Amino acid sequence: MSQSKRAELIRKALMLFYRNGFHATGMDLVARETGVSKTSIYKHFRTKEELILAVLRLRDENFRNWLYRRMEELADTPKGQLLAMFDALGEWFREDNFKGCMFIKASAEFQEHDHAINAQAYAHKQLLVDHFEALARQAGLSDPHVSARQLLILKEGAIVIAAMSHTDTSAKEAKRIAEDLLA
Amino acid sequence: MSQSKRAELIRKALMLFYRNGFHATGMDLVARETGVSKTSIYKHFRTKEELILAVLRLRDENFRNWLYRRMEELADTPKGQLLAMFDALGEWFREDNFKGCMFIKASAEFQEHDHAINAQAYAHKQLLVDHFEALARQAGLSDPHVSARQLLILKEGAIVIAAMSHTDTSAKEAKRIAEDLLA
DNA sequence: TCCCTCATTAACTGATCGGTACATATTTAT
DNA sequence: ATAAATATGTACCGATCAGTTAATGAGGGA
Repeated sequence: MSQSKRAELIRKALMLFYRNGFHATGMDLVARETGVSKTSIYKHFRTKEELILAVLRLRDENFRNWLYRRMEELADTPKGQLLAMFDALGEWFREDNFKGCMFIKASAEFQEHDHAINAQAYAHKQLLVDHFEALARQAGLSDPHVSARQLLILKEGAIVIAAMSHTDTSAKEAKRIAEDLLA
Repeated sequence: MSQSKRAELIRKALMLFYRNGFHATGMDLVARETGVSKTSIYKHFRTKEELILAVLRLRDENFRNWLYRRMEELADTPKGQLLAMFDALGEWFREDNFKGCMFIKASAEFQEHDHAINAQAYAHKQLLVDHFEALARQAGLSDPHVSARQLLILKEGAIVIAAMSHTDTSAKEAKRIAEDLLA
């Protein structure tokens, strides 16, 4: 299987898992929708879990690239970028295929304490916190680490409410809190 | 089936679904663990979805009762109670069997736009917001509705992070934000 | 005692689960 | 050109999925 074929398999599997959930998406469906037979899939991923982990790696890359870039496009100061994150989230919430945070959902479906999928989901959040913390430090905030973790709480809360309510208002509400936090 | 038998069935099913997830928990396992045969279960619940909805009703009742009572025990002013919510959440996070918010997980597994389970999960959050809003109004806040929704965002964010990180620090971090909000 | 009713159950349905054995292309090396 | 190696698809594995069928059980009224 070529590198591009493999990448497309992961990309299509991502859409299926994101839309339908992990347990609810069978490997037969993955094979049918990707046009790659199950045997071939299992040649490159020993288990469904390994495929999910590969999907989460792609999602982490795509999502953080998109978010960081959008934050930079919307503002040119560190503090402005942290606030602009909530505008970017609002754009995401308004997308037709918005279905919440893939990592929250992965963690919810595989929450055994030491599960690799749970660990990888949390690793994604830690990378986000690291980015926020760097920006908070550049912005001259007194406690960049705490501020970063607080921004993460606001972000996750806004996403959860947006996914359940099918509205984007939580983005603005969270932004107002962040404005106080960073003032 | 007696009323108490039915209540115990729902109670045991709740634990199974909370621990293992909804799709991952089969009806055979529910029958085995509750000691009630599948046929009897399906006599009282036409589908698995109906059982899940009954479970969520029980969870809504239990969780809100517990949270509201704990908030009242920990503080005697409206504002104090809203802040005490985060102390109560911290207690919850430290429980051995803490596995995140059942409604977030239900919504994540059944997120089709108009799904009854999703709707019921969101209804639970709306009941929480209503309670927060009443307290915010009693506390004399200028915009009780927005404050209530912001507190919900903090609560959900703290829960998601606690579930993924297996720590309780998000409770304190969220509380510090709430203290600014309600100041 | 007999019959009726209703709750309960074991055993089963076809479909799907994650994963595999094996036979058949297709590619690569010589 | 040919043989070895790799990639792929079909057809299947036992287990489990949500849900049902047909038989059994106990309890109550006459």
